[in-house]
Formats: sequence, C-alpha cells, structure tokens
Amino acid sequence: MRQSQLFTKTVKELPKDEASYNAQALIRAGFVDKTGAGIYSYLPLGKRVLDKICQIIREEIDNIGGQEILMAALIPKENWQATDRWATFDALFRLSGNDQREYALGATHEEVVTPLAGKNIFSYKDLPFGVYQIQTKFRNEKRAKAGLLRGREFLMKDLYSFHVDEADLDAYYERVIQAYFKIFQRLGLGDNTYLTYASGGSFAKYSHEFQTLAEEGEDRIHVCNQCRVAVNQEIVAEQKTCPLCGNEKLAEMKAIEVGNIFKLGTKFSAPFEVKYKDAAGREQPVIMGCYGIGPSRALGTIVETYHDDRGIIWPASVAPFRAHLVSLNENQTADEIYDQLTSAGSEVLYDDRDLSAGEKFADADLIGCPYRVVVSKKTLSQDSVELKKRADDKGELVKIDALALKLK
RNA sequence: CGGGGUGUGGCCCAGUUGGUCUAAGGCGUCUGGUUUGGGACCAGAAGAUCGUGAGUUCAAAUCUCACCACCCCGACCA
Repeated sequence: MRQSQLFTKTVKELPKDEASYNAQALIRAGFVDKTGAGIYSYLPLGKRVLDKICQIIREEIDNIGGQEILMAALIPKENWQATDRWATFDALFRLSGNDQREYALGATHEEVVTPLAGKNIFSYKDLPFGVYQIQTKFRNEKRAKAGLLRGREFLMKDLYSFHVDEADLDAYYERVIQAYFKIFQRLGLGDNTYLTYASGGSFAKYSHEFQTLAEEGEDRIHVCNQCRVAVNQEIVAEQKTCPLCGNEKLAEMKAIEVGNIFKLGTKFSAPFEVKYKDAAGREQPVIMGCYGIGPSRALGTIVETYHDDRGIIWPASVAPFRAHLVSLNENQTADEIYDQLTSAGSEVLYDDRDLSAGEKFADADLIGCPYRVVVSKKTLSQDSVELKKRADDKGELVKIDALALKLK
C-alpha cells in the first residue's frame, strides 16, 4: 500500500485522554480511532492486524474441529430470562424495539448457542462437536479502561463444545488448551503467557485463564516458574501452591487475561433442556464447555508487550505489513522495487510521500513493521537498499536483486 | 456506582484572585522559497459557538448551579 494513499495520519503528540501505552501508540500511529470510552474503530492498519490475529485463531480452532458460525448479536429477552441472566447480568446492554419487545446486545452467547445446538442434538451419535464465532461483544462495563484491554465493545472468539459426558469434555478441554497455547505462540505471546487457575468454574473446581505477563495488566497472578502455570490471586486463599507440582514459592506478577476457558457442565443445557438419547435409549443431559479469546484485547496485549520508546514492534505473524519501504527522494527506483516486492507476494507499506527523512523514519518506527527498506541516493550508488529490522539498531545494505528473497 | 481530575482552532496546550482576551504558543494544514539519512528552515495565510445550558455582573474562557464527555484510583468484571 502506498502511504500517500493511506487516509489516516500519524500524530506526534500523545492523546490527552489515553493513559495506556497500547491506546496511545495505536492512536498516534493510526491503527485505531477512539469513538467513545471503551469504544474503538479499526482503521486500515489496525484492521489488517486484527484480521491476522483472527486468522491465526481461526486456523487453530479449525484444527481441533471447530465449526465457524456467526450468531445473532441482537438477542431477545426471552433467551436471557431462560437462564435468569436478564435480571442478573449487570453488564448487559438492554434495549427495546417496537411494541416494547426487549433485547440485549450479545455480551456472551450461551443463550443463543445452547438452544441452537439443542435443535441439532438428538442422539449420542450427534456428539461431540464444537462451534465458534468471531464477533463483536457488548458489555456495559462500569468503567472501561486501558485502551483495548477493557472495552465496552470488543471482538471475541467464543467456542462452545457439547459432549455426552464429563470425560469427553475433559479430553476436549485439554485439546483446547493445547490449541490456545499454539495460538498465543503464533501471536508472539507464547513466552510470557501462563495457564492460570481461576475461579468461575460452575461445574469444575476451577476455570482456567491464559494470562500474559504485563505491567498494564489488571490481574494479579502467582506464577510457578517450574511448571509455567499460575494461580489467579482471586483463588490464592484456597490454592496457595502450584496445583501441578506443589511448589510453595509462587511469584506474584501482573498480567492481562487473554483467554478464559470454562467447564459449564449442564448449567446452560439444563434450562434449555438440551438432551440426547444414549445407547440404551435413555435421555441424558448434554455436557458443555466454553472457551474465549479476545482478538482485540490480544492486539492491545501485543502492543503492550512489543514496543520501545519510538513505537510498536510487531511480531511478523501479525504485522500490518511485512516491510516498510521508505523512499528518500528516489521514488522512481522505489516504485520499481515496490512493484517487484508486491508482485513477489510481500506485504509492503510504501512511504512514497514527499517528506523529510526524519519524519519518514519516525513514522516507520511508530508503525512498527518488522522490516524497514530504505531507498536513497546513498544506497542506490551501490545498487542496494538498506534493510533494517525494526527491533535492530543497524541495518545492512542489500542488493536490489536479492531483496525479495531476503524478505521472504 | 463511590472518590479524584480534566474539558480552550484538526492535535498538544497557555491563560482561570472577572476588565486591551477582539484568546497566546507549538504541531498540523494552505501559498511561495530554501532544504533532503532522524519529526529541517524562512516568509505569508487560513482556522476558535473557550464542553453544553442557565445564572451573577457594567463586564465571564475566568465566578455560581445543573448537565454532558473523557481520564485516573477503587468497587464490579457471566
């Protein structure tokens, strides 16, 4: 993409109404625009990153047999009344349409997916299966905070699984844990993301969270450095040691909850009377699990994790573009290089604007593509461009012919 | 929801014991020129219901009240 065509602009000054790094950087660099407290719009650069995050999640959930759907976001009151959450779910955005019909905007989707699954489950032969969606969720947070980390509107991948019994749920649950680790690995968050024991299991003793260590995090977890698992502070009174090895010396850290998985049991299948016939012809309740990851929160977490004082440093897997091609008054040659790279399949942001070198470099650092390619009089005198990794201080001269291969 | 804070051209802000404020500066934008490897320089120009509404006063960006928006701390977070 030619940067001269990009309708968003970068700004020098920090936004006055954002305190978190992720929001400051993403707004300055033009990835997102703030629409209201906890409400953000995704701009071309941000949309590209968000799509890449979603695609990674999609691939790994598909790998464990997840079937992607898209459920209604406008959910009738009756669905919520079935589980009593119309009255008890504080963060629900409630609204009314014509004829006093009332709805809630989807804050979570058990109330939709459970009756939906029930229409398709008759026999034990129909189980197990998992369905998921990637959709905007709405939660009326009392206090939105920390940029993308806690919004009133945010993207969520929610997977729901259906089983004949607990043992089958347990096996599936383990597969999801492995899929989640792969996802966070691919997102660049693998090294500091911990499987964390937490409260909230209505069925099992604990639920599990995936917590990424970060100063901006609002959770406190107690990390076992031997097992790479952690215990959320909220249950540390009842679980003082590592649940796996018994280690008593857990290290307290701040972390961002990037994923959360629950064994639901019959909590939702019961009120919606979702049952199946077993081999003996007896009716049995369906056992459920649910598994969430917030792609928009993951995006914010990546920015919190990967940056320096000049801007964002995207992991290659989610970078908006692989390379930032910077022309210093050499657009004629840079145009050719741009065409060459894009036709070779490289994703390139091409700074073809008529600006000073300093401004272009500052923008490249702020936007944070993994590679920077500079075309200047200096480099062209050697039939070369300068190739520099965003994370490195110094680059190297690379012959123009060899560039496409280097960027692969 | 409790506590604290902020609101002034597109952005960041000065001004707030009422009175040359007919609102200063920086960034950005526009015009012309000089520059061209780290947000360069010169000259000129445009751009403001001072969050909204009421009130006090001869006089309000400045004082009073109400409301709105945003930020921070806390509570809350299926």
